[in-house]
Amino acid sequence: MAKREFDRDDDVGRVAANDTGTLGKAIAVLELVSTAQTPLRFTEILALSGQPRGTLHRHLSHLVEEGLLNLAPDLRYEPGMRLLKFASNAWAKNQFRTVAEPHLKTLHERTGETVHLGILHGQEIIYLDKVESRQAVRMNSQIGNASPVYCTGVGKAALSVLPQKRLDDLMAQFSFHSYTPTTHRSASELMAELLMVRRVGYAFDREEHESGIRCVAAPIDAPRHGIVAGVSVTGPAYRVAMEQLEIWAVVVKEAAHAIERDVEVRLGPGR
Amino acid sequence: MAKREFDRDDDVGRVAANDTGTLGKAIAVLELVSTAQTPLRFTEILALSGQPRGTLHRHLSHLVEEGLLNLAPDLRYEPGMRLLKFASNAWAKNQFRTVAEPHLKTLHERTGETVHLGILHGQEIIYLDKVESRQAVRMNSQIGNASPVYCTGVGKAALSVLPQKRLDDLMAQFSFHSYTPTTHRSASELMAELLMVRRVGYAFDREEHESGIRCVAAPIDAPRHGIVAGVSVTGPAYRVAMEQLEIWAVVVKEAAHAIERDVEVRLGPGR
DNA sequence: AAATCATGTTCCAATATTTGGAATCAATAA
DNA sequence: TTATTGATTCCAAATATTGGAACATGATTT
Repeated sequence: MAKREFDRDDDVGRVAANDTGTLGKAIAVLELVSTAQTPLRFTEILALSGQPRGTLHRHLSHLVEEGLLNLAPDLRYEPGMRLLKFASNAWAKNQFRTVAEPHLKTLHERTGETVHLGILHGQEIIYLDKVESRQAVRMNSQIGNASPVYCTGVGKAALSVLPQKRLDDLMAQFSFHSYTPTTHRSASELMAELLMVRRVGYAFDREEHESGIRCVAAPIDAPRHGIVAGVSVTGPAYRVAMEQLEIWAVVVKEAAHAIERDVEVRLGPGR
Repeated sequence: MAKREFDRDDDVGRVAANDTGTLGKAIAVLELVSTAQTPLRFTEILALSGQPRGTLHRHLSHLVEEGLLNLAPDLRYEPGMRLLKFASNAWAKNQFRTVAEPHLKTLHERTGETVHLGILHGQEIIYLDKVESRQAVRMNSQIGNASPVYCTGVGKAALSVLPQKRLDDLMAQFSFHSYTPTTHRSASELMAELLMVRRVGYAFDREEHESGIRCVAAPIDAPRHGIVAGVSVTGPAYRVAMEQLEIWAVVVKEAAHAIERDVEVRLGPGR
């Protein structure tokens, strides 16, 4: 009926219109290649990206020349070494991580289980650091790893301290993929838990992201530094009962608060 | 005298003419910011980059929007979390690293000291993995770290297997910064050692990069996969005598050869 | 040996983006 | 209120990107 006279893209329903020009397009290609399970040939990337041949070829060439991608002798494109170099810098110099580090160690000593520090980035949690006793599993497996917010302890803890407006905007974008039988399946279900998390100040992950893995997490909120994050203690379900997590919740919250305080002290008053 | 009629940029004396267009310029800004010791303000970056205000501002905005940089509330730019995410992928999926991993563990068991896997990238060695017993130092300190080739064990080992032509091209670019009293100071000095390394098949680092740190390394050459790399065993000078390194040279070489073989077997014949 | 096919690379005029100096805005100090 | 410093926005001119088509290469088939 309404003739839609105002057809220019409004805020409503706008599908992530990339406004980052050439850079954005190149990074999209980089993302595509570096997310792939194995190195990709040109034609494969062509099919996946939907870009025209010429354009795609130039983007790939530029990325290779910059060291962000590597072109192996068998003509397959794979992530470049320079990505590691960038990340190494980012990690080593991250001030928030530096400040949090001793508190993570303390928390690990108190609980004996693996401790994670994760930061909210878009609709994901990116793990900035971890401390674990035995390096049974691969050392750095978690660092830099991105997980959904809605099914991780750190994620839910972080969400719980967001202003309602920002929370609503975020939740509207979630897809609620069911990783396990206990993964939340809807915004209302998640919101119900977040209300609880806000009250008690900590969040559980009841095997919601990975079967057999439980955790308890507390939020770290440093709005003056633009940081929304969380600490957690994680363990295998067979060894760590929910009752144990309830007990640890106290020390996890203490760690989170200590980090919040230290951020204020060591990183200055912020804005 | 000669009127330089052919003035277009020849191969000679060409100063790294970036041919990667907009991407290259943006990444240069990213590099600048992510290499800085602390987060930088707009004006500081302006001075360091030498770019015009408008241009720089747009580059920074795009990088921020892409998550490659973060703009803190105090208007300082710092490395963005997405860099970690990219690297996490690059690291986890790197096939060469996956293949080498078990051999690194074996080598660690045999020597009891820290083992590194580094890959040649431009004129640097980028550390892809490490295995160490006690996580006394920061866990991931080394991974992704870039060090000069001419003063590291892995670096010299890698150089020793390069075709002379490529080696000459590379060496012409070295700056030979003297990190310690034993750092090589010239191409001829380095070349003399490389001749020796070629003969014996392993290289030492006699506290050339960092005082008090020694290592012995062996080259990994997989030309069909475009990989030039090295493994090393590193230890503190007070605990590890040069004689000990001489002894370990044998097992380090064995590890390197085992990795070379496994690359052929597990990664296929290559090109 | 010639033809066919699959894949990767290069070309270049039309088009969209970047460029960068100058104007504007914002916050703080004098 | 008026400087001052720093960040942001503007927009016509300069430049890089775009993408369809032609070309190159190498393997496979006829």
